[in-house]
Amino acid sequence: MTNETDQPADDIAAPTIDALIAERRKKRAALADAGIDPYPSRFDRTALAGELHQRHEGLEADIRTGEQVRLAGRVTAVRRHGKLSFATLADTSGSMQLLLQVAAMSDQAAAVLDSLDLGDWVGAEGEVITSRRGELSVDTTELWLLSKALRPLPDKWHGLTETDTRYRQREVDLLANPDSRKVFEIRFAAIAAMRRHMEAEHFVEVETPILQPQAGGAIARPFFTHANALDIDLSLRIAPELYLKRLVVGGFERVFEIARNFRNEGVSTRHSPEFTALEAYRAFGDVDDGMDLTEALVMAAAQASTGRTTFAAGESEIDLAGPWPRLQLLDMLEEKLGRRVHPTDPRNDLVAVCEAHGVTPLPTWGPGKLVFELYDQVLLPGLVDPVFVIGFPVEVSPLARHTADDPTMADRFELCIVGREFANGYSELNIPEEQAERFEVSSAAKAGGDAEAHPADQAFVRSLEYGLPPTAGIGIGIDRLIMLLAEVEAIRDVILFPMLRPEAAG
RNA sequence: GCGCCUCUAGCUCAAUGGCAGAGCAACGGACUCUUAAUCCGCAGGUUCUGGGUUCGAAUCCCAGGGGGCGCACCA
Repeated sequence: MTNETDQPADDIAAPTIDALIAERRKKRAALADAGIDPYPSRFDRTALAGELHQRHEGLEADIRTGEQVRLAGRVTAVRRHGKLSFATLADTSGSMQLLLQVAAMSDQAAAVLDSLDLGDWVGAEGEVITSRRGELSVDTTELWLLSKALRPLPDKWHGLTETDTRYRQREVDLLANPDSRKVFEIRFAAIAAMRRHMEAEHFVEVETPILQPQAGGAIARPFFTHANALDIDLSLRIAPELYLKRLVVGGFERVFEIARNFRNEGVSTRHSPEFTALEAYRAFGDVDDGMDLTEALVMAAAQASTGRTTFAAGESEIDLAGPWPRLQLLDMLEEKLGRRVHPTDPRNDLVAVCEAHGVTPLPTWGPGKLVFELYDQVLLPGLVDPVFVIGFPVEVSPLARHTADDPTMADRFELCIVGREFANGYSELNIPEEQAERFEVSSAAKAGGDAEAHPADQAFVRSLEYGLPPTAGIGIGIDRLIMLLAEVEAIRDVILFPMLRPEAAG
């Protein structure tokens, strides 16, 4: 990889990028010729930039601490002043200025400095000092090249703005745009906090199949693939729900999965074909326990990742501080619509209400679906502050337990913030015959051409026949939660490598 | 899928029918306290691709490609 058979520069066909890369190869070769390994196998670091800043906060200008450190990171800026230079070294914790006086450095370090380019990984050794201007620095005596950046970095001031490139070459986005890095730090911290919370609540983290004979647990168009060994077609999971409940049947009373789900549907600012959901199931709980858990998880995520409870979302300022109101859907609809609706109302009446509020009903929609669409299209967009909406029609909740005194409504909640659904949960339906019957109805509808119907899953019904205890289940849309916490508008900004068309060849 | 917008140097952007330019990065030089360092010099182009209109196209038209936004479906 490092053999340096450098052609003369004028040999290189026009495009500038090739010339820039050739220039950097040449520098790498010069170091190698001087006996310096441009790709050392390891480096012993003794300090992090962020930790040094913390430890030496408030130090006066022009101080020598006597502390010797070895730092490693990427060079993000160099300011050369003849025999004195300054460089900025960025590591995982932050950045640190290197003060580089040729007179104080070894010959090898001077050679490395001489060939240094923005983007190079280096290791530096020296004394922690403050510069005359008071900036904490490392008065460098030794400097090692750890890996050469052959390609030039984006503009140091403007960074990388082209969205296409930011998504396709996320690594460049991350190293050039601190804001982008920050978004993902929030993501990682939030997910880690939710894991910790689940562990503290004695949930076990499990993994269920992504490749499934039949995608269930939600209503969505799946991706398909094929297993050669078994010669069968498989779907990619659209939700882990059915498998997780089977684990509760099996005696794992508290399970959760941070599940990548795949839905072969539209791509938009708020929809990605692959997205992450946290699903959790807790035996002996009901929908109220599900809301408690959801609220605790979201708060834990917000606290750990940002330390705040208020977030800007579009034009609104959202305060996540709980407890969040828990309101009945049918009551909220009554207030919004000026009349009470219910899945037992005559279908024509519900159709009329829909049309009066700009909702265009489809012929396949039953009364429950009509009520749900009133929620989704009329009520939900206006729900800005966090609110648990409780009680959804059974017709659109095929896996939820029906309400004790109303067989057409289910003990189900949705968490709504800034007009979007963030979480969903319910008391799980655990009566096998009722589940089988619901599947029968929906799979008949599916066979009749209704794409929005849950397929029957006999293995799941059979598992219910072994006994699913009363169980609370929740699902939280992680990507959307991160969008809220990181205050970004596009789901692609919170997914490291979002799905894109392949780059055109050549 | 439909509509609108967008694509120019490695990066960020100008040039709106008349010589394709600037800043940063690079390259050569000066510089021992800078921090978007400064100064002098030099170089860098398939203007996304293909076709068309025109004396002349980055610019106007057509087709294609990538991306973004909006709508629809969905979470």
